[in-house]
Amino acid sequence: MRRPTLEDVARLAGVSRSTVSRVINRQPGVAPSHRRLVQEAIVELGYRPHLGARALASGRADTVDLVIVDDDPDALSANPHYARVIAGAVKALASNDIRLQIRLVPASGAVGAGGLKLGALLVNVRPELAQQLRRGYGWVVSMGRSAPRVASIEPDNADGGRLAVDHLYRDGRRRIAVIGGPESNPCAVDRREGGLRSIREAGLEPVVGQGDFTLATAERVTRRLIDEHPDVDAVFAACDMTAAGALRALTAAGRRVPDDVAVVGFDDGVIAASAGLTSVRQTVEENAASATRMVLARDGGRVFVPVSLTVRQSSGQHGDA
Amino acid sequence: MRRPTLEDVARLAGVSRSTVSRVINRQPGVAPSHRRLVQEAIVELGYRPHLGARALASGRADTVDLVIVDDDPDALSANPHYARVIAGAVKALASNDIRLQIRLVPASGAVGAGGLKLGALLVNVRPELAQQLRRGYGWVVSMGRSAPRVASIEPDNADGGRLAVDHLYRDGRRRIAVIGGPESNPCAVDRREGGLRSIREAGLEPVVGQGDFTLATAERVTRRLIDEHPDVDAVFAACDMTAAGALRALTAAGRRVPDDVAVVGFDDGVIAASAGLTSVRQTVEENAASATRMVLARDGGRVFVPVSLTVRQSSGQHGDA
DNA sequence: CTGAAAGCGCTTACAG
DNA sequence: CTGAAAGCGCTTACAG
Repeated sequence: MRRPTLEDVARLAGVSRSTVSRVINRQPGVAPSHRRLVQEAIVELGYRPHLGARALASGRADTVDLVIVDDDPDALSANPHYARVIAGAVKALASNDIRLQIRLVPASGAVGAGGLKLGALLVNVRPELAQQLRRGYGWVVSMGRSAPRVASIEPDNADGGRLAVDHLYRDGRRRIAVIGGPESNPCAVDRREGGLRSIREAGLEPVVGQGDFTLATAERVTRRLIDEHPDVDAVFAACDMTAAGALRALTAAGRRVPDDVAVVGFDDGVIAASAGLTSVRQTVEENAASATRMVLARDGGRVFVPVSLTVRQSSGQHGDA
Repeated sequence: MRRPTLEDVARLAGVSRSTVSRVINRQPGVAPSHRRLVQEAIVELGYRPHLGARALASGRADTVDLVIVDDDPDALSANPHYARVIAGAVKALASNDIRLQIRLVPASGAVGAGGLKLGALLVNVRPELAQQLRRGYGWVVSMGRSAPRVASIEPDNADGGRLAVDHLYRDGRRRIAVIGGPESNPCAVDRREGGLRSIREAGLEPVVGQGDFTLATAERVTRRLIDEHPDVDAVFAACDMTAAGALRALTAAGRRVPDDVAVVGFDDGVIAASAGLTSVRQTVEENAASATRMVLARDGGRVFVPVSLTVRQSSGQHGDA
């Protein structure tokens, strides 16, 4: 019942361990007859290489870290964005015999590599820490803008802001409120600025609120905004969770969505889908998969990914559901 | 710049590798003076053990698998339930130098252990496959009911159904619709049956719809239900996603929630929170953490976890937000 | 094209 | 309490 080893395969096939190793690793220079013998032995024994041993012997790492900086210990389940990153990374790694190690660390916490790593994916990591991790890991790719010399892949957040506002404008909205995210988050800032620029270019005066990506704050801010500016007829929120909070505040205040006020979020994740929320779509899963491949290939540079708009019931003509 | 090894520590501390190993693994029988020397050397070099090498040498595995059976390749991001399981497992493993390997496999796919594993957490795994994996992995714990001899941890789904219906009944609802989940999912069946029993015990006649945990189906089924039974004044859905679909169908049909129709979901995850949905709360993160610890401790048995009710705007007195 | 041998970074009886 | 030695399952020059 012992797990078969490469040695067992070699014995059964009647060749040396070196030869088996070459076949497994698809290296050239093995006689076809031997190659076949080895393959048959592998199947017969149900052999699967021991990844840890391989990593140890080759000196090559077998793990990519996913470093997520968040102070909420439940962030992994509370924030659907992280699940999308995990999904993309898992998909990119699935066929590669490479493992993903998820590390959720608080903003104040230290991050040690702890084991030989191929590199790391960074989410929500501030520039200084990103620089530091780049040294520690050898190679990192940041999801979203980061430090100058750190590779990154990021959605075109500013353009997303523009898409959202243009959509609202074409829908006839003329008093558009923008609820931003944390000031420390470059993505959030770009989204807000992109939206604000479009509003001003249309000759309108924006209403601005400061959010923090949480539902509770979004509700509170929205309540205040429509209180101070009862003529607001549209809200562009920096993320879906913020948009969901706005939605709740609006309906609680008796405003009909989208008749009285239209709402557009950002992410187009599971929250937008379930709430019928128009949202700027960013391809988080695909971006995470790309970032993972960049780590494996040790690709650098800064990749920009276009975004699009998914229109649902929270905006547009009434009843176009 | 080479990563320091145990050998480096031994040399710096002036002791043998054995002694260093004993200190690292907190084994007794090391002279305090030596222990201190080793600890200082560890700090000075910034030494961290190579987990793969340790696993190889000790014969002990360093990985727990999370096997999720789902045909949707995007399930990890589309279904918030999985994120909660991952969150709980990651949390339980964080301090243990043990890694989590996520394996998303289609219902038809094969699952090979592939490496030395401590065991596996099973999600959505049918009894036959669970039995088989139990052998392959040595130890598995299923999230949700499974085969007779497979350890499991499951929320009290039937009681959740009862809680939901009793809440609706106390709220004055007398025409309660139940939308179930996939017939193949024991959790979904238990929830539905728990709800139906309560409805019948109250002397009411239930309205029943068949869902499949997806938004689109929930919308379609709800549309049909209120069409055929216009007097429906409450919906109990087998999961939050289903409840979200019901919510959309109801408002699209001009019903006010909760004034005309109350809605209760199941899970109390991020969708319920963002949609203001009353929902039966199951502690998925905690359950997953417990299941993970059961794998590590090789605990068996079937653990039942109580559920509770989180009341939000989709039920109860109008305007109690 | 092939295999014997050394070695990756650890742990663990074993002898002292 | 301590260390020398064997070994975990692999890979990789190296010599043939």
